[in-house]
Amino acid sequence: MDMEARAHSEHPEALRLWLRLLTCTQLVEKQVRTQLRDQFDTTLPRFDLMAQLERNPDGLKMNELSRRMMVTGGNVTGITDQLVAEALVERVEVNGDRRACRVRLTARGLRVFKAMALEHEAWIVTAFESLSANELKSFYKLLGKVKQRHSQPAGTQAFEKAARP
Amino acid sequence: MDMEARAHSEHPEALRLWLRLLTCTQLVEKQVRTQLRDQFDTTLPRFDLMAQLERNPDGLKMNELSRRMMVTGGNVTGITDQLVAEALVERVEVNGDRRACRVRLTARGLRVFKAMALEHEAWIVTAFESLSANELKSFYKLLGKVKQRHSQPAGTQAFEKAARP
DNA sequence: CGAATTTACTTTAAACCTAAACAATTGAGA
DNA sequence: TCTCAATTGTTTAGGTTTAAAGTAAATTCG
Repeated sequence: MDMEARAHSEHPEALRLWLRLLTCTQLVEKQVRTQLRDQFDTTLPRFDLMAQLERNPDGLKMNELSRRMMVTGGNVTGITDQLVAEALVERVEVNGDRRACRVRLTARGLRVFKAMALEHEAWIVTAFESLSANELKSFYKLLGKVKQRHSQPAGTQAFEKAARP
Repeated sequence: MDMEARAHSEHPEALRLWLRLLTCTQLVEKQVRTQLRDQFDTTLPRFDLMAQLERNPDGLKMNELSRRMMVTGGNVTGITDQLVAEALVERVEVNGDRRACRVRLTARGLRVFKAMALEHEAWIVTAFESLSANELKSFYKLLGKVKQRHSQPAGTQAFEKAARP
């Protein structure tokens, strides 16, 4: 029996776990997207980008945003363009490298984000309210093991999504 | 101190958990997408749809697919069209309701899917190989609590994504 | 110096996804 | 029966995301 067949017959648990993980993530994510849209007329990617910037007040370069958000550079360009148009973030020249630019929150952007983040945290707390403090903790640890396993190729480290500082 | 402020200051764990959960899911999902593309020249939505059909050999109606895959009906139409064009699935008339149609795997579709599913399971097993059998089990249970909390509005039950039968 | 490579970002084409409008059929009740 | 609402699936318009190509600036190295 070769390795694949073995994996298949002996480890159905991992697959079931993955499918349930995917389901749960999508349930919570869908709700967050809906709330962001209904209450703040924005999207999850925009919120994500602003969250990254809030914990980096000096701003981040596009490629740093791309890596931290785990999306392509072109995507970051588009999202940033939108936020710039809304005056929530601004592009700042990087002195010494005319190719690059730092993106950072405007004063308005910071204000708007803080309001959203407060609500956002409440939604998340609600989503996980069925777990005790201990369960939250061991859940977090288990995810840590999974995350750690994903040693990225050369230099690209897996970043946590930005939380409130 | 109002409820939101309380939530914010007293439950940062839930937020950290959510961000790590999102990170892990995206890491695994990205890898699966890449492998599906590189090894089988297909996409995750197409794979998902075929997985649903494999565990329902008599086929599923479009709205059932939509509910199980947690995507809109229009989306299912598009994905199905592609799979039909590739002769991997077929639309079958439902006798007694001329509006509806069942979608089911063709013989070729079943063959192709089985090959992909074998590989897919191996990828997933690898992704979670850092967890022991016990850890897998408690992880699964914890997710169950989160999922259960999401009582869907009236009748629309949260389905697990389809696994191998 | 100067050519070649690398890096940073943007643009483009294609796939995906959604919400909303649409068309066709079914079914319930007057 | 006839009307009207609900159901089923598709279409459409718009936004998101990706991979790949393109542009411009910086860096490496002969």
